[in-house]
Amino acid sequence: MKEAEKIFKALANPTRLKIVYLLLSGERCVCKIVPHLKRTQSTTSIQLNYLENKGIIKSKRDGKYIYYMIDDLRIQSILKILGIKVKEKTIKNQC
Amino acid sequence: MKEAEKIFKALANPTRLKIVYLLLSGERCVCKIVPHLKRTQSTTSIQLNYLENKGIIKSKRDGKYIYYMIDDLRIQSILKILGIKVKEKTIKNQC
DNA sequence: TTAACATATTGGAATATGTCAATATGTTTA
DNA sequence: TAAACATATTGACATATTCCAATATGTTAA
Repeated sequence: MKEAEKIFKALANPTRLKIVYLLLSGERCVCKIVPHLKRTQSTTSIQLNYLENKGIIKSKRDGKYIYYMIDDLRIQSILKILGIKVKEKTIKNQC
Repeated sequence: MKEAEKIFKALANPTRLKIVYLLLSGERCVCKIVPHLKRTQSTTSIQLNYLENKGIIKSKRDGKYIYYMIDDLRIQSILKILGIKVKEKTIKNQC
C-alpha cells in the first residue's frame, strides 16, 4: 500500500511524468531530457533524483554524461493501461 | 497525459488510496468507510467528493445513505500490477 | 592544470494540499 | 413537523510541493 502510494506520488507531477514518458522509449542523457521539459536544468535534475530515489528510474555515468533509464518495469504496464504508449524507439542516444 | 496525471494524483494520497482499496471489494456506504480511515467524517467526505469529481468513483443515494463504488475500472488493473489485491468480496452492504 | 561543459545541490518564494472543527443540508422517523 | 441521523460544505491552519536562481561538484579537453 505504501509502495503503491510511492509510485503514484512519483507519477503525479507533470515534470516527472514526462521524464518517465521520455524514458519509456529508451535511455537518455540529461542533456536530452532537459530541452523536452519546460523546466530549468536544476528542476530537471531534482526530479530525476527524486525518481531515482524512489526506484522508478536508474542512472549510469558515461564520461561527463549521465544516462537515465526506467528501473521499475511495472511503470510501462501501468501507463499502457492509461492509454500512454511509447512513441518511437530511440536507436542510439548520443549527446 | 493529463488524464494519467489526474489518476496518479487521485491515488497519491493515503486516505484516497485506502478509500479506493475498500471499494475494490464492492460498494460501501459512507458510514462503513469512515471507520476504516483514521480521519474525520468531514475529511472522508471531502476525499470521496474529490475521487468522484475525477471520475474514479461514483455514488448512488438510497434513502439517507449514500453508497460509493469504483467507476473507473482501470484502477483495479493498475493496483493489481502493484500487488494490491481485493481481500474478500462483500456480500451485502447494510448500514 | 585550467577552462569548459554536464549535472547536482542549496535556499527561498509561491502555491497547493490535507486535515479538522464547526456548521449546513438532506432524509427519515417519531 | 420536530428530532435524529447521514453526509456535505466552509474557513482556517499547518505542512508539503514545485520551481527557479545561484552556486557547487565532477569530468573532460585544451
